[in-house]
Amino acid sequence: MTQNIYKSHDHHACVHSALQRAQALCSAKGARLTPIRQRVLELVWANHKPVGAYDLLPKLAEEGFNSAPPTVYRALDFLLELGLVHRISSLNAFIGCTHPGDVHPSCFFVCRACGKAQELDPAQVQQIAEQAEALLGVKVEQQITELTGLCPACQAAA
Amino acid sequence: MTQNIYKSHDHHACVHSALQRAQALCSAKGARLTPIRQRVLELVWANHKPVGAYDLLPKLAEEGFNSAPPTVYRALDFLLELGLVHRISSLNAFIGCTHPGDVHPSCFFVCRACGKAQELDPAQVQQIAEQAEALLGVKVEQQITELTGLCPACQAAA
DNA sequence: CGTAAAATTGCAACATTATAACCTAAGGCT
DNA sequence: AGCCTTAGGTTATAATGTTGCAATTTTACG
Repeated sequence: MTQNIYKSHDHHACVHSALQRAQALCSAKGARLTPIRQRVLELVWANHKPVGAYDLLPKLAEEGFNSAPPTVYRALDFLLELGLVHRISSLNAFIGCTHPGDVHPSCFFVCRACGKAQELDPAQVQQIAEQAEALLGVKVEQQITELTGLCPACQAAA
Repeated sequence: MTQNIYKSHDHHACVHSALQRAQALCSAKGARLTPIRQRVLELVWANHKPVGAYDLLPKLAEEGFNSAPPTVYRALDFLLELGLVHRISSLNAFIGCTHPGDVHPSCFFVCRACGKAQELDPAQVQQIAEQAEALLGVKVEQQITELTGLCPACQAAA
C-alpha cells in the first residue's frame, strides 16, 4: 500500500500526482484524456471517498459540461479500462487508483461510517487467484476484494 | 473449499443438504424459515449460478406467492443475515452459501461465460483483513472477494 | 385462554443506478 | 481535402433497490 489515507496528508499533492500519472499513462498508451475525462478523474479524486456516478452529474453540470448519465459512465469506463479508477461494487461507486496501469487486482478497506476508502496491497488476493487456478483449473481475469468496517477515527468517535 | 462445482455432482443432494443446514441454523437461532424464505432459498440453490432478485419474482409469482420487489429483498436480507446466502455485488446477484452461520467472509470465483460460481476458502482474505487492522488500525467487519474469469469447461469451449 | 407486543407480509409508489439506440462533432491520417 | 475512427450529445428506457404504511400472523406472557 502506498500510503495511509486515514492519516492527514497533503491532499492537493495527492490529486496533483494522480493527474500527472494519468496524463503520463494516457500519452504512453495513445489514449485521449479529454476535458470531460480529466474533470471526472479530478472529481473522483476530490477526497478519498468513493463517489457515485450520479453524484458527479450535478458537479459537471455546474461547470457547463454536458451532464447526462451516458457522459459520466463513458468517462468512468474509460478511466476504469486504464486502471485510473476502481469500481467498488458493493457501493456502486468509484474511487481513484493510486498505482494505475490497466485493469488490475484491487483491494479496498471502506469505513462504513465516514466512507473513506483505503486501497490495499492485493498480493494475498493474488495468492487466492493462483490457488483457485491450481485447484479448480479456472483462469482468473479480474479480482476485487472489499473490506468494510470502521477506520481509526470513527472507532474513536463511537 | 468444500467441493468443486465445476465437476459433476448430485445436485439434488446439494440442495437437500443446504435446506437441512438452513433449517438447523434457523431453529438453533430461533429464526423463522417461513414458506417464502424457504422457497427463495431453494430458488437461489436451483443451480450454482448467482441469481438476481428480479429473476426470482416471476418464479415466485408462478407458484402463487406474493411477488413484489420488497418480498424478495426481505427474504434475501433474512438469508444474508443468517449467512445462508451471499451477495455478489459485482453481479447484483445472490448465491447459496455452502457453510452458513452468520455473516462471514466470502470469496468467490465466477465464470464470466457460464456464470457458475464456486465459493472458495477465505483464509487468505482474512489475512488481508488482519494486516489492514494491524497496519491501519481499522476494524474489519465484513469482507468479500470476487474473482472473475473462465471455468475449465468454458476455457475448453473457447 | 386472552391480550399486547413483535415480527412478518401485502401493497403502492418511488429512488437509484445503468444502458440502448441513434445521431452529430471532433481529431488523426494519407 | 477526404476518409476513418473515436468521442460526445440526446432521449428514452431498463434494471436494481427502497420507503412507508397498513394488515396480518406469530409469539410472549400474565
